[in-house]
Amino acid sequence: MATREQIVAAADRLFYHHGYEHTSFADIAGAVGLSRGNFYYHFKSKDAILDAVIEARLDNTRQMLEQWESEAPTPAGRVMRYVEIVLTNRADIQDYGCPVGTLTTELAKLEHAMLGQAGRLFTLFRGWLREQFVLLGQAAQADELAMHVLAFSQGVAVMANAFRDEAFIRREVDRMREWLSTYEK
Amino acid sequence: MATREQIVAAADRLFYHHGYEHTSFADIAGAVGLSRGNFYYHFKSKDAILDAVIEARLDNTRQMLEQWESEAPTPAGRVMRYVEIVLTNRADIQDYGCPVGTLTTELAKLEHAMLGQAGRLFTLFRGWLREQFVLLGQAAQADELAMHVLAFSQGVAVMANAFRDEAFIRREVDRMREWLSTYEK
DNA sequence: GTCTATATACCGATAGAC
DNA sequence: GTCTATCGGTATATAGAC
Repeated sequence: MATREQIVAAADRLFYHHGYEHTSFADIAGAVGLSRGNFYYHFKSKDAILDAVIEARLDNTRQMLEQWESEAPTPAGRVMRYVEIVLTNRADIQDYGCPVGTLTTELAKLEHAMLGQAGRLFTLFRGWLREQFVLLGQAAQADELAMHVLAFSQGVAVMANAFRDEAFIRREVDRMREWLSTYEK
Repeated sequence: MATREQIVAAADRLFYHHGYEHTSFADIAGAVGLSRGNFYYHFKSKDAILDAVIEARLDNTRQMLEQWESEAPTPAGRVMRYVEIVLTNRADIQDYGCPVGTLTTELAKLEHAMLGQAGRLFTLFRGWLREQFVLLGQAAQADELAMHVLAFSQGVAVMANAFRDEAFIRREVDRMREWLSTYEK
């Protein structure tokens, strides 16, 4: 793998696990096995790395959504794929929360210029979920339902991180499955 | 107001607005009008200030819960008081998220020793909500319902912070009001 | 493309005068 | 109880050898 890609992958993981501000160039360099100095050949600032990390996450998310569309035949099944992320990624979420939600929360507090870029991650999921609800015949309220599903995932992620309670996550997913079944064709 | 209390009040606000790690001693000292050096007469470390901030938040929360109990006659009305925080504190939540959720999220990523202390804030709300559901005759699942209400507030807070959409908040509060009415005696 | 060495600034924390 | 001065550490970022 190219050095630049290794840097982005390491920064992605460290930003998620320890936060953007708390992660230093030395941390990323150490994870990749590079010296600090050589860093600026690949990225001219810490903001530039964050930008690359967000773009990489957008690409990975687009791929994941495409995969869900090919794997889950019905719109309701696709929405459930999203809902079940909190179980699929349970271990990471309990330790570090939602990668999208926690990044957005942190950048908002830092009044960081890249906050808008990070918001595109939420918007990507929002638009995809909205499409699924349109396909479910809920065009009039598709965006509102998409926002509700997003809020669900964020609420569960924050609580799972705070209390590390797997049974809670399973109950909330079951609750969402039941709620979603009322919209199923 | 005593200098110590001024420090705690300033640190409380700055930790909420800009995060714990991003807030420096110089920031707090500047807000209070003190020199950095004099700081250590009142608090021997930054952790000690965080501890005092958490204790102050616990005290304020207990007072708020007592007030809700005196103002709202029914358990369902009290739970709705909690649910409606996202509207009552809408402006702050859109700018900075939930003070409890965002602090817990940040301390988890920092692997900070005070994470357990911050968790007491969530536990305080959780126990109080559980009591209300017991009074509603839902003793068997009171804790699960309490956790659901907490997850609601955290989900709405993260989304409100990310999208700054007041209509979304109002819709979600209405949704919770309807859900809660099914448990009302 | 990778390295060492370094510049500059800020961090939490301390010492000591008043 | 408040101040100034300062320590040691680390941060982002740069310069220049190889």
